[in-house]
Amino acid sequence: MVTASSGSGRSPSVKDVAAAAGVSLGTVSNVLNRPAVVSAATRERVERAMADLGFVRNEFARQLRMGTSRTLAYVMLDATNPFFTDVAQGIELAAEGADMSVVICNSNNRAVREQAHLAQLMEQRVLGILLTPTDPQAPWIDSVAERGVPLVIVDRTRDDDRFCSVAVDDVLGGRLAIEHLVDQGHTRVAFIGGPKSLGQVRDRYAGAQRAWSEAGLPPEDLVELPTAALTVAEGRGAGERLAGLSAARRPTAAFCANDITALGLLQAAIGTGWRVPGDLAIVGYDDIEFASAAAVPLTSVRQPREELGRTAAQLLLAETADEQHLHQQVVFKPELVARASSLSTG
Amino acid sequence: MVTASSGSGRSPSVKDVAAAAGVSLGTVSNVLNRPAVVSAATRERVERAMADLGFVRNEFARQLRMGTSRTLAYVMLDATNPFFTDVAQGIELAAEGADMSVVICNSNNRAVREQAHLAQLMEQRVLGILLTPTDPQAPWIDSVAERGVPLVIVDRTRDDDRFCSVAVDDVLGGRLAIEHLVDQGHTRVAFIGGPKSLGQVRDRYAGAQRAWSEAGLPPEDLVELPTAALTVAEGRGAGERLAGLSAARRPTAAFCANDITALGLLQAAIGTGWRVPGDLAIVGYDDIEFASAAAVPLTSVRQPREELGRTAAQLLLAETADEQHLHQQVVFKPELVARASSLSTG
DNA sequence: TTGTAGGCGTTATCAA
DNA sequence: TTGATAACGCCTACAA
Repeated sequence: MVTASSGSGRSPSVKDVAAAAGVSLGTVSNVLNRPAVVSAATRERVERAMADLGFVRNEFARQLRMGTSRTLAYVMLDATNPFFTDVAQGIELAAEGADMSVVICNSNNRAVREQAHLAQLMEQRVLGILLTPTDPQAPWIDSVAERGVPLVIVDRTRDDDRFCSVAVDDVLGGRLAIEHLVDQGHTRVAFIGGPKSLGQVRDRYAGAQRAWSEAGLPPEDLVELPTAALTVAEGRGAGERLAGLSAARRPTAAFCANDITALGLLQAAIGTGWRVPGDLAIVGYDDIEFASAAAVPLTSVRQPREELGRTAAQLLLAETADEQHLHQQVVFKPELVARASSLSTG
Repeated sequence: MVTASSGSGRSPSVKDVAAAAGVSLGTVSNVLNRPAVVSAATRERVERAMADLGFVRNEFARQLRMGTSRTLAYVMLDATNPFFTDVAQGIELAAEGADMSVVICNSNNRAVREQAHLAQLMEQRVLGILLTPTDPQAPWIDSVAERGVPLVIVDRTRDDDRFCSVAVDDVLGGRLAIEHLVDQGHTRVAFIGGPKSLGQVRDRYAGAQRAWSEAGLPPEDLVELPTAALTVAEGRGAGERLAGLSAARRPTAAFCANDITALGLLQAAIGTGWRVPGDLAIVGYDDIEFASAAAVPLTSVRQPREELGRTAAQLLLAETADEQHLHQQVVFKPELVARASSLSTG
C-alpha cells in the first residue's frame, strides 16, 4: 500500500519497475503503451510493481523521445477579466474534446510577460499557441510563426493575414446598440467611452455613428462623452457630467462602451434620483454576468465568448494537423440582449 | 534574417548549431549556460548560427538531463470566479519573484478533472502544486504527497495536518458582519445563504449566530432564510420572501453569505421600492469588484485574496526548499468594508 | 578555451 | 510474447 518511493532520492523509472517485476524494460513500456501485446499474467505483475513503487511516467523523457506534445497554450491578456476567462473556458472545452491539454498563461497586459511566456512555450514545444496580444502587430509574434509553431490570435485582428484570428465585430455591436435605442424612440443619445486608443472603443463608436446617420438623425445629437478609461468611476463621472446639462440638452439615453462603465453610470443615475429607463435609458456592452444583476437589469451587447475560444482552438488544431493550412479570419456577430434599463415600459 | 528552420522537418538542435558554427556541441552548450567561459569570437559565431537557424532550446531534453523543473502549478476550482483569479494573481507574483513559472489548471469544480490535472502535473515533474480541491479529504490528494510532490491546499482546510494550507476565517467574517449590523442598531436581522453543505456558508452562519448571542439578542430574531445556491436569482427570491413578511416581522437588515446573493437581494429591494439601507440594510461577503459598483455600494466582508495566493506560494516554495519542512495552517482574518448599503445616514 | 563521451527516462525497432 | 538496443536533445565532467 505504502509506496517505496517516499524518501528515496529520485522517483522510480521504467528500469526500476522492470527490475521489480522481473521483466525487461521494453515489456514495461509495452504495458504502458500497448497493453494488448503483453500477456495478462506479466501485465498484472508489472502493474503491481508500478503501484508498489509509485511509478509516474516522466513526461519530459516521453516527449523528448516522441518529439511532439499534446499541449496547447493560451496566453491570455488579463486573467481577472471575465471575458477572457470565458474565452479560456471555450478553449479548454474544445481541447478536451480533441484529447489535448491546455496550459494557461497570463500576460497581465504586459508585453514583456507576453514575450517571456511565448519564449517559454516554444521551449516547451507546445503544439500551438492561442494568443490575445498586448499589441497584435508586435514583431515577436511573427517570430513564433517563423519557428514553425502555429499561432491563432484571439479577440484581436492584424492587418496582414499571416495568422488565423477570431474576433467579434465591434462595429456591428455599436450599430446594434444605437439601432435599439432609436427603435425605442430616442433622438438624443450619449456615447460614453474611451480612450480612443482602444480599437474596441473606436469600432463601437464608429458603428454607433453609422447607425445614427442611417437613421437620418443629425450627427450633433449623438453626443460623445469621452472617458479616460472603461471603469466604474469614469462611468459615474460621465453621469455627473450628464446631470450638469440642462434638461433640454440632456440625452435621454446613453450607450456605454462597456458594462463596467454602464454600471457606474447607472449608479450615478440612481443616486441623482433619475428613473432608469424613464429619465435615462442605458445600454452597455459585453453582457458580463453582473449586467443582469444590476439594480435595473442592464441591456447589453453580448459577444459569443465561449464560442470565440472554441473556434480559436479548432482553428489551431486544424493548423497543427494540416501543413498546407490556409489562414482565416473569423469574425463573430454580437447580439443585443434587451433588458429593463432600455425598455420603455408601455 | 529569415530562418532556415521554417519548412525543415524538425527544429534545429545544439548539434545543428554546432555544425553551422563550426564548433563542437559542448561549446554551444557553454554559450547557452556559461557564456563567460567561451571566447567572444566563438560566442558571437555560435550566437549568429543560433539566430540563423532559429534555434530554440528543447526544454524537455533540458529538464530530463537536469532532473528538476522550475515550474509550480495551481489547480484552481473555478476560473470564472474572480476570487480565484485574484488568488492566482497572488501566486503568480510570488512565483515570479522567486524566478519560477506557474501553470494554471482549472478543475471546473469537477473531481475527475482535478484528478486528471494532478496526474498530468506529476508526470510533468512540477516542483510543487497549489490546489483548491473539490473535496479537501479526497484520497488522491494524499497520493500526490506520497509521490513526494509538495502540495499546498488553498482556501480550504483539512482535518489532519499532512499539508500546508491557507484559508480565511469565515467564522470571524460572519461575526464581523453581524457585529457591524448590531452596531448600526439592528435588532432583527436575516441571514441569507445556502446550501449548508458548503463549509463557507456553515462557518459564516456560525460566526453570525455567535456574535448575535454575544450581543445578548434573542436567537429567533436572527432569521435564517436558506437558499439553494449562492446566486443572484436566489438572492432575489429571498428578497421576495422578505417582502411577504408583515412589517412587524420583517428584519431591518440582511447578511448574505456572498455578494452575488446580496446583489440579487438589492435588486429585489429596489424593485419593491424599499430604500437601502433605510428600509433594509444589506451586508454581503467577498467584496467582489462589483460590490462597490452596485446601485447602492455594498458593504461586504473582504478576504485578502492576493495575499492568500502569495502566502500559499511562499509556503510551497519553502516546502520544496526544505526537506524537513513542518506543515502549517495559515488562517487569514477577513475585514469588513462598510459602504452605503448598511450605513444609516445621519 | 574547446572537444569528447556518457547518461537522464522513454519509446520503437528488431531479433529471439 | 518478450528482451536487447538505439536514439531523442541536452548538460556536465573530464580530457586535450
